[in-house]
Amino acid sequence: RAGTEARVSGWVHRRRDHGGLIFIDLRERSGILQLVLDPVKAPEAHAAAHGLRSEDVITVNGEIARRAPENVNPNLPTGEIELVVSGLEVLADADTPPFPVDEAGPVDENLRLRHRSLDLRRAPLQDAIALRHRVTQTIREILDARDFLEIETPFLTRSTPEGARDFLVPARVVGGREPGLFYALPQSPQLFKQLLMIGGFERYFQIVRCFRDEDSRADRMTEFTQLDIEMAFAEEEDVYEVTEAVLGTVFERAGFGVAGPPWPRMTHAEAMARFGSDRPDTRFGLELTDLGEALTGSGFKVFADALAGGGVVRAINAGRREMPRSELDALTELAKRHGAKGLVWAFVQAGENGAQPTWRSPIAKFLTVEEIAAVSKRVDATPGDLLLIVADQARVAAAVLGALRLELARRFDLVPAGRHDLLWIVQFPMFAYGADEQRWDAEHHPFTAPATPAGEPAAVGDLDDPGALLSRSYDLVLDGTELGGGSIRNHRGDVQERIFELIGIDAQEAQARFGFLLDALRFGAPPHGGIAFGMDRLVTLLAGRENIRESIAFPKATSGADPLTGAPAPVDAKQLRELGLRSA
RNA sequence: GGGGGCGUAGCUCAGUUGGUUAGAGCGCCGGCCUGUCACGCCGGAGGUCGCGGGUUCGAGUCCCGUCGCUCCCGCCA
Repeated sequence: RAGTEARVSGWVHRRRDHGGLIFIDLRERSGILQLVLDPVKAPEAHAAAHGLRSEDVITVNGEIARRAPENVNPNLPTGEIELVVSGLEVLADADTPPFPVDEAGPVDENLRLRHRSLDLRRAPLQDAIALRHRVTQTIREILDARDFLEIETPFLTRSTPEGARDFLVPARVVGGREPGLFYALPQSPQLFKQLLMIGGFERYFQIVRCFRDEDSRADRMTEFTQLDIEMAFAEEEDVYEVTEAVLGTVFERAGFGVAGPPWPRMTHAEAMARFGSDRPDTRFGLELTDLGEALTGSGFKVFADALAGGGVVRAINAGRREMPRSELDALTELAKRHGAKGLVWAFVQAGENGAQPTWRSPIAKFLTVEEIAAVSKRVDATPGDLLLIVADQARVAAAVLGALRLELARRFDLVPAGRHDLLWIVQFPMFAYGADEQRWDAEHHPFTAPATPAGEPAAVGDLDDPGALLSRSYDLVLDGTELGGGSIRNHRGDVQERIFELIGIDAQEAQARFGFLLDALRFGAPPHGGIAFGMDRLVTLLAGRENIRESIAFPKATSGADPLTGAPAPVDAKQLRELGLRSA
């Protein structure tokens, strides 16, 4: 449009006042345009521009001019043109911003939340929010083309079986009901989408807010958005196929460098054994090795006791690492934080004259030459390698070594730049025997369908051996982060009753909490299954950000800085009275 | 509930072994400047070193307490 007249409006991003010429970088959502004000050509506009400050809102008209070749700015998408201003109107003055809007540097989050409208103007959030929109549009497009219906479900509802604490909303005294009744905000639309399947909608999705009253982290919030999908007459392969179609397109359009579908699959057992995690980061090695075989009958008490007690001894070969004692101590601390009683380290040394390798390690003197040789062989050790060994219950050893593995990757920068790995984790255990409560508990939610070790749908009789059962559930893992997960649901009432019994929900409680679903299962429930994804986490990853709050327009503050977007506030006495409550 | 880190100018941070009047960059205010684009040059303002107590001749610095922020464990997929 060079050579044409235009009118543009926006915020003053930067002003470069030469006394004569004044340059303004005008910013609005689509980008930045340079305005030129000439004191001779447009004296009034020039005078007004002299008084402009950052974030003032203006509208200008003038001619779009092609810049002379020596004035082109190759770093700006609009760098070949500028607007020669003939008229300028100030629409709003701005106070000096409390933090820079025109650059992306770090600023205290509470300050940003307090002045959220300013923070939203900054490029990183503008980009992330726009990206988020494009992701949701892509999801809707792909699912619509596959005949899915987007259906809303209630927020003021009853407790859903996801295992986190519910957010509670006191119900006002109405219709003669006694005070002290509460709604729970949904932790997921799980039960409702199952009802939709039984209700004949067959293919449903929703981009839906969920609520879990647990402490937030960098990658999780109390209030978050899920992409929730459910399909009737579906088995695992159907869910994988739809997921790969939707997310494959999302990744492709976002220019995210991950291989297209189909994505590889790994069993839960393999993930735990090799990576010590059910959401393994497979972008680097340092895999776990089981040492049980090499240490059978060991005279070292720590190892012997662990193995005798049904536990394991596992190791990571961290490769050739120089590591001072202080850093080894730090790793030991990390191990203890994850539940280990201690961490064994050993530096492998070449044996003299081709003899067996030896270890420089506090425990070397407790092991036989044969044991050291056997362990070294199992972890494929060469001289200079650092071995990290944990002896504990399998669950703890996995957690500890899994965490150590990630720490070593951080410390030694082991993740190849730009690499992304996406994989399915499948065949989770159906039940785990509780560590604190001595009973079986569902690993996924209790409406997940169990499968026999052979992979067949489990019948009632199979639940007599809960520890052997697999669940028909699956997670999608990207770079060590769980993007989402789901399951094929159990649709048999008799199996469901047995599951409740196993996990300590008696018939009365089951009826009270999930009666409407149990009833529905009696009236012709189709096999069905689905999956849910954390949208916030997905967008955060696509945007290349670390913290989930960097991709949300109005994140929950982690503290009380901002009454609008974050902290809870007291209600007044009248409201409390109507709720039948008193202030604590 | 527990552990680590942090708190110094509007913002981001430095501040050595406890030692004179607490610094830098950016921003802000004033002046100069007709091709800049992180404009440049000159000048200036701006501080309860989170708060309280203690040790000391002397505390931003050391100790105790407290408040706030943040990351992590627990918890939660």
